[in-house]
Amino acid sequence: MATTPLFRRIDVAPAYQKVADAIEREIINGRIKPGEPIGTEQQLVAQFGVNRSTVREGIRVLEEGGLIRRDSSRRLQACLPRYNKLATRLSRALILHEVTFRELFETSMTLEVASVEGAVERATDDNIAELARNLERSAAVVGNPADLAELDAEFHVLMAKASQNRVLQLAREPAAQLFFPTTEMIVGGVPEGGARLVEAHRHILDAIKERDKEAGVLWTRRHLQDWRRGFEKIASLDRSVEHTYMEHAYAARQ
Amino acid sequence: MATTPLFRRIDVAPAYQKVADAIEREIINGRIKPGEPIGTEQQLVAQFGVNRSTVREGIRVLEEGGLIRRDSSRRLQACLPRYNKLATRLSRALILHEVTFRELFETSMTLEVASVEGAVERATDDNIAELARNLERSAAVVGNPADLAELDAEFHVLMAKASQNRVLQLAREPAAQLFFPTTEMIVGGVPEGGARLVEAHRHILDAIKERDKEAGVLWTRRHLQDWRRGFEKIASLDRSVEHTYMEHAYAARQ
DNA sequence: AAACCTAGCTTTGTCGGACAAACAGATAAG
DNA sequence: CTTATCTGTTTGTCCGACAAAGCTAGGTTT
Repeated sequence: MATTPLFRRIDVAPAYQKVADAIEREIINGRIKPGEPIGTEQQLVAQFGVNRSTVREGIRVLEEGGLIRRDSSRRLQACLPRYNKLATRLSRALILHEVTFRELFETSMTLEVASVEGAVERATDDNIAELARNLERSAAVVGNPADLAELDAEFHVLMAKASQNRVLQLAREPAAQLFFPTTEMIVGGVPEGGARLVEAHRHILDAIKERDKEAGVLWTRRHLQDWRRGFEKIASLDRSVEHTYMEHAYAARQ
Repeated sequence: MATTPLFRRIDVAPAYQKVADAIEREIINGRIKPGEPIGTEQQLVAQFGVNRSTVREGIRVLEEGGLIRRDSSRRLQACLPRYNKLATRLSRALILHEVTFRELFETSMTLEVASVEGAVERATDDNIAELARNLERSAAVVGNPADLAELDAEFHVLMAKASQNRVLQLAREPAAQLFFPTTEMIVGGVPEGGARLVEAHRHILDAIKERDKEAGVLWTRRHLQDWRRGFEKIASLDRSVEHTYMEHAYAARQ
């Protein structure tokens, strides 16, 4: 272990990977800033001294990784990886691992409570205004499960944003993407479900305004418990997310 | 909105993207199971009726997304996306977004507490044995900050695993990847830091064994508070993760 | 002079074909 | 039965080509 090696580890990565790595390094260490152009494929060909097909494979890797994107005219530029895209991939991974709604629920409870605590502490006037607008719109569509579910998801995104904690925002996203689509099924299946949802949101928003952490946590827990009770009426918490979605997708299609 | 459209939205995605999507669909809905071969590039060329370069671009997308991989002989096969790879991407995104250690600390506190609660409730004998082995090894290297930091990270991974909640395991990973590398700096910089760390782990493990949630949470909080106190001696919580790492990387290199 | 249009250049997406290196499987040698 | 060799496959890379879409500059219209 302590002997100094005679030879350096030789690099056997394929060329397209090296192209991707080279560009990634420039972005990560800030020499290329988000929004700045990377150059045309032809220029990259010239710089790296490899074929255009090879460069293109490298580009696809970075594009999928979210580090570069093509602007309106398809020119390459560096970009800040959007959480959302990454979160989508994670959600997909969760589905493939056949996680259960119990796992999803438990984790979401933890993360939503943390969100509301952060929001109570640090929400700005803008955050509160956004939440209020969302609440208004929710109240207006209380009888429409599809719209209400969408606004519910947005409410929780706004709450995480109000916590001013980007790590938390990111951490909750994958679970939320799987969790909140079920709201539609539940609100649609439980009478008074919509009204209870809006009422919970209203109490949560009030708590954030009043900087009342206790109340915020209390109503967030109630809100999620409501979800859980509703969910258990239509499915089992211990079935995998994949199967449950599959069944409901079929049911909706018939 | 209610009028039925005359034409279906025409599909203008590039061919390599459609190739990727087509393969992805087969994997997601289970027609190709993890571990099963996708076929050779030549076969895909024949099936999709596009050029090999196009197929290869599509393959790169899926490979980067973690949905397919190449086995030892470079043949394509479907695979379960490894959390770890995705988590690494997320960590990178966090760095680029210049999150602060305060955000990281807050979220980690939430998630580690949730982990220990889950572990206290549901840890199996195997989980406990793994944690015990880790603790033993930690005690043996208490004076070596680098090794101890690595074992500390592993301890927390094992704790999350013991919670039996894969969503939680996934959610904590990106933050943990950024959070725990700092342990080395801290343990190295604070006398008795290593001993306190091992002691905290021991109490946490005891709590898990005794199914004592209060104690588990208490010692987990203390453990992380220790980290925080140590961190504040060497850096500011409100600086970005990127900058702090940069500085310490430079400092270590000199 | 300002707005508009058109032709030409650039860039991307795709294609066909090619070849060396690595590899798997079959076959021959010990 | 093991080891070495041979042979077709497969991947990684390269070359050259072309159509479509976007950009640019110059000329045209109002």
